[in-house]
Amino acid sequence: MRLDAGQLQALATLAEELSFTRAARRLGVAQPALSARIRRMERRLGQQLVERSTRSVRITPAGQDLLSRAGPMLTAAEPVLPEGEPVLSAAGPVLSAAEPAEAPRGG
Amino acid sequence: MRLDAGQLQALATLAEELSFTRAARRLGVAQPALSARIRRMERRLGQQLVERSTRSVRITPAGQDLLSRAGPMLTAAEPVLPEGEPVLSAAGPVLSAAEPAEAPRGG
DNA sequence: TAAAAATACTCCATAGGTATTTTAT
DNA sequence: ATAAAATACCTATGGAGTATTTTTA
Repeated sequence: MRLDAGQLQALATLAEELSFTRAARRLGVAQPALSARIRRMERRLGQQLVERSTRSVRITPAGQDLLSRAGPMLTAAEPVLPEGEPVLSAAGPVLSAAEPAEAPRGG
Repeated sequence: MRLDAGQLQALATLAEELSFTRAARRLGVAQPALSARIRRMERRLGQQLVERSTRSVRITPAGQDLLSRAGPMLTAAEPVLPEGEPVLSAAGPVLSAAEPAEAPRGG
């Protein structure tokens, strides 16, 4: 797909926490999953979004720029989801519409 | 992922065209690809979003409801993408940030 | 019968998990 | 040594393609 709100949300959360471990926990995914997401996003954009060492995480200017453009979208995304659901999370129903039935999920 | 702007865009385009063939053409994907997208979205939501026969396509109330909530998000998504790029399209760079390098894509 | 959606494959990327390794303090 | 990110490996799903079949006006 072209535009993935979940990826932007991942970057936004990482920017808030400045820690892959904490951001992953907050997003409800494992740390390597978040690492991989960010790496894929960087590869697809051909740009580094985050500078990391094992002891520090910093959002690059390109990352900041992307986040500033993405912010309004993430805000607007919220009413599309069930009450209180985060844009990105590992399990649970996807999107929202009246009564979602079973929600199969990736493993 | 949880929320896919591309899927919402697919539904929105289908709602405008009321034809999988035309909507797919407009989105730059093959007709079966669009069909599959919509089907997956319906399966994940556990709700029918579109009533189709080979001769007519109609968006269900659940589909309309979803679209009405998704509209603002799709509008807000536009500044995240390169100038004039649709939210969903088969090829080309993903997201946007300064100078995307090579853009590998699904096949 | 003709046009449109669905189906049936195939291929590759995304995405998540656990276990482990590397790295920097 | 320890804490944090990266890597390696696995599996499942998403998403696109072409070719074909089903459906119905």
